[in-house]
Amino acid sequence: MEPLIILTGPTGVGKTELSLRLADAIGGEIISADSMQVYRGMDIGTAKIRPEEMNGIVHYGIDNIEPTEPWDVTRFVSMARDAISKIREKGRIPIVAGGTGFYIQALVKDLDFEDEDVDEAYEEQLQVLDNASLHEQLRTVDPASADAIPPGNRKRVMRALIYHHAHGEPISSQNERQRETQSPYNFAYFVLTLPREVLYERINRRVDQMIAEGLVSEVQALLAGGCPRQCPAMLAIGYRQILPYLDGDCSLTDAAEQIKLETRHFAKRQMTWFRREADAILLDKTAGDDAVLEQILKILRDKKIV
RNA sequence: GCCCAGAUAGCUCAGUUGGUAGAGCAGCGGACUGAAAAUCCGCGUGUCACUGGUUCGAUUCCGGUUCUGGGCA
Repeated sequence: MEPLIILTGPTGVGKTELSLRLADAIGGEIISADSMQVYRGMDIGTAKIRPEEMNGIVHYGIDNIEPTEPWDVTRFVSMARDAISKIREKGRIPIVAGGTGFYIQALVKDLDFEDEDVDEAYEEQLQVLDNASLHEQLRTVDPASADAIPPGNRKRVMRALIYHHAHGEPISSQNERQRETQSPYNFAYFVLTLPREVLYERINRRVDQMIAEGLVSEVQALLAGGCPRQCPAMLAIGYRQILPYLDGDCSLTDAAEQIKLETRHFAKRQMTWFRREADAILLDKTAGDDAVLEQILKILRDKKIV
């Protein structure tokens, strides 16, 4: 089985730094599992690694597309699979580093995403309906999903409907099937953690630093570059909170506070996700990077990944 | 010093025609299979400022006290 290392954790724990040290220690290359760092021009707000900080370690999944272009799990998975085979051809070890749990899951569990034809007419038809009608409709074609997804979660209700429309079977059956699939990788799934207060303190500091480094002009540049306000990239934390400031609706301090707040919420959501992952190995970074790296290397040796 | 308005959850406030109270935000927990830094779900006991009085019963009505706004001196 192909070796694969996952290094993740909530935003602000210090994944980037440790991933560089790990790559250096084992001869690895890094695949970014970050839904926002793929976008060019989004550097400060995504805390993206700078080329000069990479220490010659090859990175994949960073700056792949423009903020106006679409990106999603399926694209991530094919990019990552591609990168993995390139890395293996070189005899090196792939390290997936980043905080997007959904992407990591799709890659590690080898979720299968068949091509799907988009039926725009059908989607437009759904847009018009209210949440209750959408949910009712879901119940008729896919009761299991209707039970699992609250009517208020319009986005997921719609996706379930669209899936059924495109594939002729409930998405819940497909999920059921995929839940059984075995990972094709000999992998180790590391989740870095820090006590909440420490993490929040780091987040607060990092946001202030982003502002100082010019987050506002980065947002302005994206807007000037033709990135619409509703595009996924502009929905990113740190970006959309700057918009009201640019409109004169709040002070820069207020915007910064809002970014800190939403980053904290995000970190919490990430931890909820990672805690649920059965194979996750939680590593408290309080012990220090040296100690954590030691632990990681030992586990990798035990699992015969290195 | 006088007049007026407030004082209720960590914050902003609603409310109880007298039967000990509830929203939003925060906080905490959770879900997640093609936008995922997205999207959504669940969790509400707090000396109702203090103190007397009326009352079977007061956070609610009345008096006083303290504090905070605003106005007048």
